[in-house]
Amino acid sequence: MKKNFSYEVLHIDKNSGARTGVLHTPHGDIYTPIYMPVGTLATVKSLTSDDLYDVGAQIILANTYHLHIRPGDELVKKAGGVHKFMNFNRPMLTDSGGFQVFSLADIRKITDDGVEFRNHLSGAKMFFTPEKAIDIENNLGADIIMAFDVCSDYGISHKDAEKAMTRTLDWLDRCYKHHKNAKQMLFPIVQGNFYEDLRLKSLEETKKYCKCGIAIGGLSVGEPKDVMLKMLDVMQPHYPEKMPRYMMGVGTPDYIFESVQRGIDMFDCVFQTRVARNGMALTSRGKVVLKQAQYKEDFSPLDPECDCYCCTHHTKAYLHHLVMCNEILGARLLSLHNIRFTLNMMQNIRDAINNDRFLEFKKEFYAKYGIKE
RNA sequence: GCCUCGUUAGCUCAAUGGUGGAGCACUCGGCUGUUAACCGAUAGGUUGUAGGUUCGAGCCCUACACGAGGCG
Repeated sequence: MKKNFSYEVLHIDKNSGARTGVLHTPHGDIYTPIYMPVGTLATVKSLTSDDLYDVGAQIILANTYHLHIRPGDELVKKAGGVHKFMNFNRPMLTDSGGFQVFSLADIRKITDDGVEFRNHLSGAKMFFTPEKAIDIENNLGADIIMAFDVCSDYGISHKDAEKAMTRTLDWLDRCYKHHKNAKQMLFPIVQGNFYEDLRLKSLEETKKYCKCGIAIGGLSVGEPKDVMLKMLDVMQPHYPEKMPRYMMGVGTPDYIFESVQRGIDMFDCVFQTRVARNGMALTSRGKVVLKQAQYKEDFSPLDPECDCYCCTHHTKAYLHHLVMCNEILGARLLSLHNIRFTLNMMQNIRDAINNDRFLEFKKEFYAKYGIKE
């Protein structure tokens, strides 16, 4: 394992829990803290691999459940794995499908053995188990694969939360017993809903399985921000030191800053690409909703401080026009920008941490972006 | 010249003689391990004009205007 994967902590900020590091994988190194663009169906929607290299994506995600349904993980294996299939030659991570079970909540049935749910395309009944998820992830061949977990809603009882957590641990054990491929690192996922004791218990038990990284799941599912931050505060002193901590499904700039401050190293989020397709951009001066009529005759760049293709070649008026006409280029340019903006932000965060000025940088960023602390 | 059909929100169209609606567009909001180029909200009307019948007319009657088609 260690031949293929290892993590080095490079620097710990003197005034916070923020830290920089580097994760070595078979497809290259990943400098943390990092944001990972999401490419569910083996495509970061509207972008080519070269686009992703150009904006500096170090690693991207793909999804077990979605690729299993279409085109099928066996086919991806025949293609030579997900890297070759989509021609992306940097590190990749596959999510296990646990979140899909959660987000397709109205049509699922969870038992100790696994989950029965309906294929959202054909309606056919499917049965997923930890072993099946690992089989699929092995076929897909990403560098980092995720354990099959049970994500639970905000607001459920302690008893139900404990059941989901215990089941996640049981499934984690099964995932590890089933996973044999040393070229793929399996990340376990901490659950425990929003109960401090369950989060801590889940973390302690999950740590026993950590070989090169640990993920925090089940957060940012509709709970208030302070509730989520409280969970991070509770867990912060107990993470394994020399492994990257991956916070799943987060986020927006403010959530990233708050999480980095609390010792998180990796993030993934569909937000950047989804809002891009819906006509919104993240910029150094805050969000820009390009549908708004105020941009009709605004011939200035989207973000004068951004070095991406979109900001160096086009105006807000043109982007407004593309968005209003529902032209696909608008979605593409804004996706390109939002990812570049976030990756630049992560680079600046790493630089700040290395200079022990994470908190100052956070303050500067918040003031300019318009985030209230 | 005659006949037929039509005229309702910016556009395309609904609406037994009984509180005039929808889709799209416009304006604005939302989006956090993608069922999402998606979802939601506000606004928008002297029902072509002028009369008549009726307790009550977008709807029935008359005239006119405008449009489409047909016949001469």
